[in-house]
Amino acid sequence: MSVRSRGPNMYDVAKLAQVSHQTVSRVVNNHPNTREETRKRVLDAMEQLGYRPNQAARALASSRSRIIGILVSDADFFGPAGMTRAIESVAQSINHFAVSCSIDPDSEGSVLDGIDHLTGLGVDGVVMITPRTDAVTLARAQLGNIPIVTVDSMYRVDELSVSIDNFQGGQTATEHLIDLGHRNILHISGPSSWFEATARASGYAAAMRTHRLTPRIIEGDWTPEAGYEIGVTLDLDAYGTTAIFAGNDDLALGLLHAFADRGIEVPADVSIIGYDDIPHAAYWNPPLTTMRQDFAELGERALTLLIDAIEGRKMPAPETIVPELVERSSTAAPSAE
Amino acid sequence: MSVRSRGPNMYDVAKLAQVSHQTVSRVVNNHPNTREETRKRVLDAMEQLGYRPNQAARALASSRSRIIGILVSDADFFGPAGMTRAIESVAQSINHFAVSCSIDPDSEGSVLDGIDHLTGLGVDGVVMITPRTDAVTLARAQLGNIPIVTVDSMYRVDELSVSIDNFQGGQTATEHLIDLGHRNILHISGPSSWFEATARASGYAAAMRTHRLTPRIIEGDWTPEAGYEIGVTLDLDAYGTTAIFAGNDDLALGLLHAFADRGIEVPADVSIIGYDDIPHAAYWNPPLTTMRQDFAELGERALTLLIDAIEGRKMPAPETIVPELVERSSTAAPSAE
DNA sequence: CCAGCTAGAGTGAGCGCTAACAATTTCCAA
DNA sequence: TTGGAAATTGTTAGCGCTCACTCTAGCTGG
Repeated sequence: MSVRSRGPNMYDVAKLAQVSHQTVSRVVNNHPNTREETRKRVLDAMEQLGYRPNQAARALASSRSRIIGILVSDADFFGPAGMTRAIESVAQSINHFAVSCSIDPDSEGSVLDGIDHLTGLGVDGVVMITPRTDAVTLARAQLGNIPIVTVDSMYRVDELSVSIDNFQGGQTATEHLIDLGHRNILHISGPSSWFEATARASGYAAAMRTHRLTPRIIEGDWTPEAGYEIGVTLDLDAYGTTAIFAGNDDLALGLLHAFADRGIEVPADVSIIGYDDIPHAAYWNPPLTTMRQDFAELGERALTLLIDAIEGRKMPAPETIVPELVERSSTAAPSAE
Repeated sequence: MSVRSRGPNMYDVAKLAQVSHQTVSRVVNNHPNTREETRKRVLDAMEQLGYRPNQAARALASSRSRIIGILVSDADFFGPAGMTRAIESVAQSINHFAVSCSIDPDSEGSVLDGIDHLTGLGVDGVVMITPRTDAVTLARAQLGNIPIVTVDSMYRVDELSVSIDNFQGGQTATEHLIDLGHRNILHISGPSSWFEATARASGYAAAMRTHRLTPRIIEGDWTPEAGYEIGVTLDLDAYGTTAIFAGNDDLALGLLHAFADRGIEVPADVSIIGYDDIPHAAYWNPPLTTMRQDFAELGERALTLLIDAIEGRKMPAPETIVPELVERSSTAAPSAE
């Protein structure tokens, strides 16, 4: 008989502490106006009984589940995965619960399923980690007045959005190369359907123009495959290219691989800088110079924003998060020709 | 005023369908003994009203939350991350919810916090993805009669465990090398505190002995750093080593890097096989031969087992999952000396 | 023709909590 | 003193659902 023995409830605690259940509720929820002595008595009783408030009852009575949903696409990628875990961890620390749900933003059905799943649970709010605006629009329509915070979009059409400043990141990466003395710098971007890709590319272009240099961009996708393909066929001499800014580390990896095949040396023949600082990047050959982003911070801000929205507060939108240059040996001054 | 307008409830549906709320409940839960016609009427009413059952009320009344917790350590690693997402996805497909929670199995406090978090939510069951037995023991003690399924442990101390056959995987990897003609094969294992590491090592040793070869093992940890350190100092000539079986792809990456530094060519001078088939492995230099594991299948089986346990069924423990060899160019026949 | 079934549907009592309000106590100024 | 505001605690009524019942009608067989 696995009768899940129901644990002690509020009334048990109340009886032991000689107060009403409501007082117990007040203590549990940190309401003001409880005498310190009573409070202590209740706390002791809770401890003694090993009382755990029942979330279901709480949710039912208050229509607040304390559960927030995370809709994440491309959960295999470094960025989304990192953000997801950051949010989960922050949620735990503020006594909320996170349920994450992978979606394919290209499939409307998949997005709807995910939203259905989350609303079925009764989430209080949703964090969306996806580059696709249409998925966000769809979600917003479906979710009614359940607040959404989007993450990592540069298009702040609404205040509820937290982003990493990919423009700035692209600029910093490019300037690093320029500072080293490079003039002919190529950018291999992610797919232009991604916010991040276009933002980084714009940052790159801006930095180039500031220094009166001509930006040149090849669009790839985020995969090492794409980097490899491009790297294999790329004619560095055509524009005297001495440095490449890859839209992410995976692209950079593909390039590295292709150049190794072709006997092109990095950084002697060409410098490469990536973006993301995925865990392996330090162990490639050569170790990759790249841009690091603080996902923990991102998660924290996203959740703060969301909770504020849920509770009806409206905080000023926090600033964007600026990525940081991690210098390794895949970039160097161009060799004198 | 963002008064979360409560949606329609069972009574609304009941009224519209001209039945009692209990009949609606029966339809929602697929209970038998409802006339087809009534059933349809209720379904229509639900559709018309856009009725969504309230999980909190359900959980409160039935003391079943339909939420399962995932306690996962080393969530940054490829394996655990893959399993976690597989479980989340399966949970969604069977109308359950998954809440994952990262823990540090070395810290008792962290494990307790995680368990606290999950029990606080009222999870019906827990999947633990961690190599540490003591963490599992701790969890089992804390969780009382909430069922736990452990994943990826070879120590099936209880029936509720699903595992990838790391022993078999180690054996297959080693045999691939032997088949290619290697005789002096070194194994660089993961930390011996991990089930997976020792299981793979045992598989390796068994394969070696079967072929009357002498196993030699160096213990590392799972990181590229460790692989690099070992690779830098390793004296291949000492035992005439022509092939290395790395405990995972990260170790293999470190080795690759170290050998590149030393001018040792792979696979010409030494063959290397990894384990995991992380997404990048195909794009390293050279592309890594490695062992792939089916996490989706693993997640599915783990959840099936857990649900059975929750519902008091006892199914026969499903077989282990056998990893599959992915052959790329980091392994080749030994060059004739 | 009626006892005895059974499929199908209904009734009422909670599950454990919060929210609104009511009641009581405390404390201080008039 | 004493009135009354402020602080503290208690009371009551659900939240939306499931569970354990009861009730009804139709159908069987003796």
